[in-house]
Amino acid sequence: MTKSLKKFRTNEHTDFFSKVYDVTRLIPAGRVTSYGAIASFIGSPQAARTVGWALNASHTQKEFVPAHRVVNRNGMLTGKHHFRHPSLMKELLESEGIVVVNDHVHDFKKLFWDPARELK
DNA sequence: TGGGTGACCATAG
DNA sequence: ACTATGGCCACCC
Repeated sequence: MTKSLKKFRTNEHTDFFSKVYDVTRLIPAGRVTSYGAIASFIGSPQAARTVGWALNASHTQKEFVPAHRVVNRNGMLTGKHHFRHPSLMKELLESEGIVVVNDHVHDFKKLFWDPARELK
């Protein structure tokens, strides 16, 4: 068995993955943040793509990870195709009071939750 | 061992 | 206002 497969099976992730999950769990319902903001906060400002990779695997976690609250820097729901159903991300956001128009978070600037500013 | 890929992003031209 | 590029980190051949 490869090392990576073992990690996957045992839910033991790298520091990077764990930090992504930790920060994502702190996003309040009804608010959103971006891949880059999470990457910056955990000390790897240019690893935004890897944040997406981590969220892609977040469903293997025992504790719920609200991955639907993470969008790209323009407020677009670029990750929607990675949910069980493509409309699920939008539905989850709307259930928290967020208005989604054309795969875009309405009032993104106001709803944006920056971990670097909100956590200290 | 090395190259390709990706739920990204800042920068340069 | 575009497009191109380089960087990051994990993963898969």
